[in-house]
Amino acid sequence: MRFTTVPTIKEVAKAAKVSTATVSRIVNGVAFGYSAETKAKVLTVIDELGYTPNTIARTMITRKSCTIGVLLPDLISMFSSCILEGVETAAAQARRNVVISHTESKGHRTMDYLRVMAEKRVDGIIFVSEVLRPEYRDFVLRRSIPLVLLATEAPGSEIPFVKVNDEKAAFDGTAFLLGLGHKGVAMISGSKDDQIAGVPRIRGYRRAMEEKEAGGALPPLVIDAEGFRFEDIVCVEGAIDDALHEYSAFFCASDELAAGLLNYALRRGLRVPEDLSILGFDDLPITTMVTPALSTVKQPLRELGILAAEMIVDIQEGAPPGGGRYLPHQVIARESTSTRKG
Amino acid sequence: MRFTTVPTIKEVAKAAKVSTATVSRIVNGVAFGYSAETKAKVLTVIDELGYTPNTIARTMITRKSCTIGVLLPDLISMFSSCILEGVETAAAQARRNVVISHTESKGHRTMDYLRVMAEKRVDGIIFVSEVLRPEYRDFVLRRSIPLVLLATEAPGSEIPFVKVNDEKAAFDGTAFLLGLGHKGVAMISGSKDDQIAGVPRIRGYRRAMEEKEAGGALPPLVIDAEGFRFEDIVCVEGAIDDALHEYSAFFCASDELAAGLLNYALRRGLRVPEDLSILGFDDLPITTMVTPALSTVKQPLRELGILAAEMIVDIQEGAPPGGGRYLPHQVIARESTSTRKG
DNA sequence: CTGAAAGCGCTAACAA
DNA sequence: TTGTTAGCGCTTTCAG
Repeated sequence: MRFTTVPTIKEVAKAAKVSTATVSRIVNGVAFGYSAETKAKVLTVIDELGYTPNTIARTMITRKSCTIGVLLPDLISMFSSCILEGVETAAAQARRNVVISHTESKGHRTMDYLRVMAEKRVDGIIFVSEVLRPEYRDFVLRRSIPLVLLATEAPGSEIPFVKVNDEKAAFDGTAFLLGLGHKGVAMISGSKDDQIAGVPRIRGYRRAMEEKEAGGALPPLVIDAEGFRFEDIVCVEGAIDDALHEYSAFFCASDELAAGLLNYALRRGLRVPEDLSILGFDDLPITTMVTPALSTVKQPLRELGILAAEMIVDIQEGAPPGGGRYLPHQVIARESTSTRKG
Repeated sequence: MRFTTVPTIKEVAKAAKVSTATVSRIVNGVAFGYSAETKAKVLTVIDELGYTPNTIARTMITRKSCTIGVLLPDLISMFSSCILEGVETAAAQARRNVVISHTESKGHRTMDYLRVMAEKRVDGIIFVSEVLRPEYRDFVLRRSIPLVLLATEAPGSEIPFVKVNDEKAAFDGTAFLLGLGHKGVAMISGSKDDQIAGVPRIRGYRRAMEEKEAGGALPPLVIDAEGFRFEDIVCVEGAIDDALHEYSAFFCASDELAAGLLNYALRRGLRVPEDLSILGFDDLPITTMVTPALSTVKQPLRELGILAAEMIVDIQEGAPPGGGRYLPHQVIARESTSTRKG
């Protein structure tokens, strides 16, 4: 039962004494073009030979690779995992595969990866959480590869995207903290210059703060951690200490940052939420793994992934462009936030 | 500059007034077979036309898809992320792509995914953390697809694997706790029946405990959480409470379980490590995100991923089988463990 | 140095 | 219901 060479459709055809066309029809589930007994025979032969169709050859003809390419900034964060899980789930549902690439660092290799995806003739590309530079856009568009942006967008273009409304989400998160009675709500931003998860969230935060300033709220205070990771908190510990004199609530641009802040506060002997309230962003699994559990502004990452994959499939199957989709965010109050006492 | 149809090598050849063979040589970096000026001209045309070689067509001939398939039990855990990151990194280094599948639930779809990988003619398959059933093994072997097992093994077969020595790692972890002066070290196992991360670790734990039993250590106590996830702790909280009367240290079969235990202990008002010591397994990022930071038995997941990918490439390039590789584990003492007082 | 030609394994008209 | 045939885009002998 061991084969030195993988059987081809030709060998199946010969063994079953039919033509390759017939085998092809049966393998591909074409409803007609063969009798019941022919089908039975071919199926038997396929089983005996252990024949597996060569998708590569099929792709050449149909021009469908049944593969979705995903470009992620990293693979190791829970943020990426959640999205990827959603994408893979929806892709599997639609009988597609997922090939991944992570662009690490300054996206120097992004163009390379796009090229590879194009060469592999993927059915579509999901571009996650990175700025879509004109060169990327042109490259993909000129090859008319379906493209969906996830947790990012390209204002002024027609490229479909799926994301939450970051500005509104940040506004709501800040308003939630303000509503708890905190006069001083500081923001720990991921990166002031980040056009995706930085700028819009800071804007939403500022807008909420300014609205309440007349009501006695402290002025906005943005502490730039220059990153969204847990470790990035250490660079701004000094600024946090300063802020702590007046500000009693911190809105972090990511859950990892919030976890970092919680960790720092606990080490300093502060109590959360008694001494300070912490609100994160994303709703990653980590929020419930730390003690106290982190309140956060939820971004439905898995759903975003699912939707993006479905959009790729739809576009490929000729659906109308559709445009962008904003999915709802949600403020989730857990244990790291409480009303300001006194 | 917009193309309705993707240019082929033929069009490049025509535009450059050379044959497709020449274009092919240049594109593939064959050292000879064309003059410098021919090359320059072809390169110009390629650039103008925006030609991208069709990897699919190339794969048909070379029989190399330059793609590595990875089968993971899930995509959303840090365990999987770390491995995947390693695999993708090494794959990119070797100019390979990675296609992923997650077998969720009871591996009902594992066979389907293997089939898809075979149909896609992947260069090799990395099979992660799941039992390799005979049917899987036969399917892959009969098609002579390079296969590497990661964090699992198939005793009695020649299939290469990369993993740590689970039994020894558990033995060392337990010995570490015992060495801290704890008389009672309980184990929270992921699953008693899990042949990969369950049985061997329990065996290592028991061996270490039995060795010290003469020295006054309490008898082994295995609490089966029936899973390795954070949430799985809730099912055994009662058993933990019971154990707490006598046992002062807990060795968890995963970091998530350890984080779950830490969370539970903190909620119960217990102090860690003063009231109980907790040791995890894996060394996931979460260990340093919780407070106190979790001590753990490190499994070099990223390196495991890198090595597995490299092995696939080596095998494909005709390297000798090589057999399995055990990578070293390491007990990392952080803040959740301390010497037993009194 | 260069090109013609023969496929890789499969699908999809088109005949029969 | 079947089979024949012409490619998909590319690589790779083999001639020239």
